[in-house]
Amino acid sequence: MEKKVLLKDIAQKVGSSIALVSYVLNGKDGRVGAAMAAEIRRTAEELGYRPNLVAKSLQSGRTHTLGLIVADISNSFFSRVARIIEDEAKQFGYTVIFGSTDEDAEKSRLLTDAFLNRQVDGLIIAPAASTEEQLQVLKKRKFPFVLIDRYFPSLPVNSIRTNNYESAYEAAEHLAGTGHQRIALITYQHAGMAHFSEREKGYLQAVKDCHLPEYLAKIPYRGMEDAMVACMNELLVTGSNTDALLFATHSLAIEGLKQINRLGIKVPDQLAVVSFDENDAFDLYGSPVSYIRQPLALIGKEAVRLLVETIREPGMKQTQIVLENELVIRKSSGRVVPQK
Amino acid sequence: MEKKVLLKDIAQKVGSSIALVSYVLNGKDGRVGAAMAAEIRRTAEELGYRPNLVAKSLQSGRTHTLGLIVADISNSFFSRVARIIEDEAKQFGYTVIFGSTDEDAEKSRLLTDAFLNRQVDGLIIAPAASTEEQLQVLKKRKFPFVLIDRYFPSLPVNSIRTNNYESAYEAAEHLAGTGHQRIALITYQHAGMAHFSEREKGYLQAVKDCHLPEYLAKIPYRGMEDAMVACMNELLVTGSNTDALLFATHSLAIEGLKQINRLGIKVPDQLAVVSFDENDAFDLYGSPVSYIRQPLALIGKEAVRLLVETIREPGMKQTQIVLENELVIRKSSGRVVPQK
DNA sequence: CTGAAAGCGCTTACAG
DNA sequence: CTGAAAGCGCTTACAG
Repeated sequence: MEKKVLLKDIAQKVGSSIALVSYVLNGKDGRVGAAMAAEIRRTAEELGYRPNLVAKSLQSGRTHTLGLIVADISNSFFSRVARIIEDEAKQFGYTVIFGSTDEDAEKSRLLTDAFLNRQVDGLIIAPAASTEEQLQVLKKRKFPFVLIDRYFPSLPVNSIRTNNYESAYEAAEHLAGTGHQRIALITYQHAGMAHFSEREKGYLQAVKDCHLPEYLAKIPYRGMEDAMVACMNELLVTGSNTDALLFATHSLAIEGLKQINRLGIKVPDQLAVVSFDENDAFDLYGSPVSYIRQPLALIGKEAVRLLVETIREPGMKQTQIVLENELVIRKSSGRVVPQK
Repeated sequence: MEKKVLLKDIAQKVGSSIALVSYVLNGKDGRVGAAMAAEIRRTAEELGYRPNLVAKSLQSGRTHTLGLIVADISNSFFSRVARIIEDEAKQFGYTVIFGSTDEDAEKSRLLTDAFLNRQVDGLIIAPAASTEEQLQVLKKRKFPFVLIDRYFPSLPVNSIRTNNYESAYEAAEHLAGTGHQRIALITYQHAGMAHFSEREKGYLQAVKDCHLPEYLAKIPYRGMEDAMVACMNELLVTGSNTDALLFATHSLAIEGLKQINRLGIKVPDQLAVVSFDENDAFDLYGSPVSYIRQPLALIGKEAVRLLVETIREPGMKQTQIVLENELVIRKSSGRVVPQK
């Protein structure tokens, strides 16, 4: 590495004090003649001066860095949101560091600690199960953070979520409306994660209102693929004989569709399918998959906006924002398909 | 925010110096009695001490942060690599900050500058076109970095790449071997980006060796969707009447397959398809898509390993690592399908 | 064995 | 209008 250029070097070269150079380079002129200011700027440019943001941060107590904690950055839902967050953060002068929890509370704790030690100015978190107390600690310390995707009903904090209950209800009702009698919900063993339990409740209420039986399959996060094999087998071949599946999230749907293909079951003729989240695979599937579109761009933008507000105004009261999903109906939900 | 706990607070409470507390908390005992050491540790724990990594960084000149610069973090290729890099970096005690260039050289420059100002210890870069001089500057300053995915033949620097030429050759040859006569390559207008030009050369040599005509379609990165409509129309309907397509990257393939579906063309009966990169959409497509699998895990791991080595040993000579891709043959490449 | 002091690269209130 | 000095929270060579 080449030797770094410091304020000192500029000051020496132009024959002024370090303080003056700092003022000029930070645009706080008025303290100095225009000629000197120009000379300082020119010299900084010439030497290729690079402000050391670490030193600035130590001084100011601000790092202009946001921490993003998600289940898995390689999951398309999170990587898309991450991209929005990156762009929006940049607008406000922030850089983003990220980490994946794999839905593990201990990893979440370690990540949060690491990010706090690094003095991030705030956190955007898609909290894993059993991390409520970690969030409680952050809240008590008045550390700025915003939840996305997931949330805890008992913990009123800044959060951006979507109308999961209504969307699941609407999707299940739609499947009933297209003539299906045995509609199953495939979800994760969610240990009370609110976004999933809301989807579950919405589904349950819908089938109840339609006077249809419930079929609820809960798949573990770890070992999901194997569990899905057994699940599809039971729902479609050996047991329940369901005629429609609602997937609570795209990763389950993708794995489920692979099994459906393997079993040679035709969508939508033998089986209707609807899933939460959008995905390229849904578009390219033989019968394009009907899905519940979450407003990713809005989620990311609102999360950053709310976080930055909270950083600037620490006393601010907590805000919960609920965004609307949209049911996009395509071929996979079967009969009665509207023109689209 | 609660008031922060400092070394000073611990020193005061146990009645020692700040220096001593620092030594103990950094495991440099031997300077102090076991009793005092234990007392210091206990007090740190009790007060919830959090080392300020910004102060440590200013002191040490190391931030233990790596910058990851890619075209777009929401692109599944990059988000998957990002996940590997995250995990591998954590093994070495590093955190990752990321940024997307959108294949724009100016954005790339701004990102690089921002990351350097933040004093990242090193960079992992999938360089955009026309960023060769930026890399040249980094190299001259002896700043540690590693290229992934893309590279510049004229710029010998640390890089992890794959055998693009051979893979493209193999894929085109495979399409010829399954009886196709009019094989097109769909690639981006790559402005000389080596990974794409190698794929192009491999394809060209293969069709030449097989005595088949060339069909080369180059799509712009911006406005790709519209260009793809025109491209598929020309290749499949109005003009060339090609019977096999090789896509140079997954984003092109996904968009191309959407158009193929729209045109009602049957894969593989009317058209064979092979693409670079793996993707859920390829698995769920009516005829699972043959693809060239790049070793993502190895790419990420080797990139971090090489970068960390370079950080530790700045004088080290540049290393170029070439990894092997694998052609995964499935239904979309047509006839003569091996059992799999 | 332990503490006082200098220093990492900046910013900014304070004197002149 | 300008500079010397203190300080951000740590680490570590130096004295005792």
